[in-house]
Amino acid sequence: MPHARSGSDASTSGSTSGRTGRPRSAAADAAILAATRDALCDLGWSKLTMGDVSARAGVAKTTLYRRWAGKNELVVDAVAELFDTLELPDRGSLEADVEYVVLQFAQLLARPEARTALMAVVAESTRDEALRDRIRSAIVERQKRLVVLGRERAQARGELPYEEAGPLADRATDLIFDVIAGTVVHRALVSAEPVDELWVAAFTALLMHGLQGTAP
Amino acid sequence: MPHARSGSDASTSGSTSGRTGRPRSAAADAAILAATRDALCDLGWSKLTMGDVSARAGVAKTTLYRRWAGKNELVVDAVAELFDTLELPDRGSLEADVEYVVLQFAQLLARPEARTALMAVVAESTRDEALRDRIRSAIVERQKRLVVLGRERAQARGELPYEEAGPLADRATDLIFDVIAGTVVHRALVSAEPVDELWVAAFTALLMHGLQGTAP
Amino acid sequence: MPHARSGSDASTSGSTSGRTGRPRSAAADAAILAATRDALCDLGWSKLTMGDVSARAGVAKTTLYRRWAGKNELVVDAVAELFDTLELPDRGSLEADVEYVVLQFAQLLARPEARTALMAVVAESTRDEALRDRIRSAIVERQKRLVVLGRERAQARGELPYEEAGPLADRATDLIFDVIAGTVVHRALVSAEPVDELWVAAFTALLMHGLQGTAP
Amino acid sequence: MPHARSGSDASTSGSTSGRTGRPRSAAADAAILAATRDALCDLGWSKLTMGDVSARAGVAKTTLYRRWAGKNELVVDAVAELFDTLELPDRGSLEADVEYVVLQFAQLLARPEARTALMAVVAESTRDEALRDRIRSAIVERQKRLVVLGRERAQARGELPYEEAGPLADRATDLIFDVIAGTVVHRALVSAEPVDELWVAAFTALLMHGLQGTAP
DNA sequence: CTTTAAACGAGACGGTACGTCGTGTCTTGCC
DNA sequence: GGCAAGACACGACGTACCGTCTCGTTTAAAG
Repeated sequence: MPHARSGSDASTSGSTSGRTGRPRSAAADAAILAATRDALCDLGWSKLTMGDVSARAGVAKTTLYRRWAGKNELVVDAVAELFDTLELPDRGSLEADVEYVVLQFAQLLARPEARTALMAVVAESTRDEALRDRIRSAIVERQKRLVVLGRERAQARGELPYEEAGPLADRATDLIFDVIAGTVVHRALVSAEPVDELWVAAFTALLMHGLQGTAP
Repeated sequence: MPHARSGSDASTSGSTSGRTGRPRSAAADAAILAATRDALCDLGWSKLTMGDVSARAGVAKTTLYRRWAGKNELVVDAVAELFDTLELPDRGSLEADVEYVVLQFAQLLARPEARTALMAVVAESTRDEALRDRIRSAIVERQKRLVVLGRERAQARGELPYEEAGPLADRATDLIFDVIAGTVVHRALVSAEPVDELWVAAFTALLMHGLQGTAP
Repeated sequence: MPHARSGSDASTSGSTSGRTGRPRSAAADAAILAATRDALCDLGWSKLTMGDVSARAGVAKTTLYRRWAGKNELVVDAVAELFDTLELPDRGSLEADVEYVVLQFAQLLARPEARTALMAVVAESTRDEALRDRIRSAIVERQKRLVVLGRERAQARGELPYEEAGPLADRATDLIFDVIAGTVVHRALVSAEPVDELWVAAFTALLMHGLQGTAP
Repeated sequence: MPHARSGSDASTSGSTSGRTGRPRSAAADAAILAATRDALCDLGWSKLTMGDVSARAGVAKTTLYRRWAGKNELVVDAVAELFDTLELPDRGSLEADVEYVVLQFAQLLARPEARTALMAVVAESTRDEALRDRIRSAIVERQKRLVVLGRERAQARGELPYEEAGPLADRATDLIFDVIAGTVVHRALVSAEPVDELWVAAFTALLMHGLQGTAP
């Protein structure tokens, strides 16, 4: 079973895990992921090398390859950890919640390791189905929780109509997620303009009321 | 003057261009960009090599490097040509125009050479200011024309209020562009879900009326 | 006391050997040496690996390293066993004895495990004194017995003059051994020509009578 | 045409050699072979690495591999140059000529680069026919000239009977070459004893008169 | 019998070298 | 001067072995 990441796979393989032989170092995993983020900051995606990561982590190259199939997989796991720090406290209104999550996401994208890595792995994933799945399960699907949470609160507040859980509600969740995440990413990385409060307010207003929202 | 692109830069084409010696082959430029797109389709961004492009174009590697500084610049120019084919005929209403442009953009992103190249060069641009500028001038700013055109038509139809040209209007254009382009890219490449008519309709509705658009 | 070969070194076997704990498997030694010869046949010296030997012998790598310091030592012991099968029956005359021993030695060098291993360990021994000693004691000195035996018989037959045992006789033995072993090795491995009866006869004649032997 | 050594192959491919492209650096060849000998002295065969040679020669690893298929071929060419320095001036008698050539050959084998490399490549050649041929053509056959020259002189002096040139004479040459080269190599590298004047005299005497030479 | 301590299998580990590939530059000789 | 061809220095790749280590298990002799 090569490349079986210990962390993300809940590798609770039965009871006694793997039977014989020296067990894999748990510390190495953490060191490697941290070293990967460090290297991303210093070098960016394209100049990051497996050899450099292994050196920073104080680990042999083979140890990297025993756990990850390559740079892509490694970097996905390294940045996925960043995304898990996102939170959505109740700000009192749908509008405030949206503004908060947009800002938080923008701050994440301001980190150099996230900026450089995110688009790169997405680019790679266009030709690698396994990688695409890994990104979806490690990052995308996990962060939809923020949208779901926000909608539930808004519904509880009466700001949005109730909708039965089901494929319809899922489709709405997906759409909102694509709009928010996509727009912020585009603003931050493609347009390369700052995500400041003014812009966030304008974007939130558009989200709330649409293009015609201020029309008579 | 190294790396002065012949095509997009009006560059040395003026009257007598460069003084002496053999002039650069104009045919080579087109062949190289076409070969680049071919190679992107076959290999994807990360496996595309300058050597391979030169071989496909029937051109020496030195000829490539005489015209482009590297893979990044070459690919930006190669995909920029694709974007210039986008159009926005008058579909009769703002809603219809939005749906049309979203679909057209999605079709562009369905092409493998665009899928794989677009995110990759954006990723590279996070650490390369010159590349970022090149992307903006060659792709982003050029396509904002579609948003500007759509807004003007909608204003003429009375669907949107007039706004004086100025930084305020520009900011609105930028926002709308980020929302549309970002959302479609995210749907197509990150979520990796189809951009079909159902989804386009839902996205357009959201754009028109906002999250609360269907609320009582 | 690591790397204390059990077999050839009479080592610590005296009375109680090592005190307590599980004793080393005697079967493993034989299995390892046989596996080494097998691997030499299949792969040759340079592609033989410790891991491969351990797998063939059904033994863990640590078990190898507990007994031999490395590939060199292991292979010397493995081929030394081959050399111990050489014999010298009395063929009736010095000439016949010489022919017999030359043929026997050539047949040994026809075995792939001996061909590939012998020169290799000698090559290694040029930079490793301990290895050189191991080769001498395990192979070279042991086989001088054949020369000594042949000389004694020839002296008994009156074919060669008696010589008192001593450094002078040893020097003669060494010289004859170098001439016979060296020449056969060179013919078989360097010149890579067959050691057939014709050649053996010519070599023996040269040995018996010298270059001028047939001269008037 | 990969790995086509410039030097040894009389690569006089037609008239204009290879047509287009940058020609291979002639200086690189010499630098590489010298670096190889240096490295052999410092490290010995088994610790010599292609990377180290390339570094010493101030040359890229790819440049090595463009010219030689691997370590074996490279080292054969490097030591072959050493052998070409052997000479055989007329010492006045067959006996003196033999002593001279033996001493010269022994001095060559005293050089660390020759000691360590010679046996190693022979060992490798037992499983690589192409390498065996390379050794024969680059080293063995070239040095038989010494034997041929010595015999011709001895025949002119009347020390040896004339023999028509032909397969019979060739066989005699081969035998003498195997005896001299094999014996000296065995003395120097396997027995690891000094090749001093005393030993050379004894060996020459044996060669001249045979085992029974001193017998009544 | 236990106890005890080493041998044992498995396999992860830090290293080093491998031979290949891509980059961007250079050196040829022909246009 | 442009251009095709291809050699070049450089540096990363992913793999293979090395020899060591750390587990848990086995095994014979000592107590």
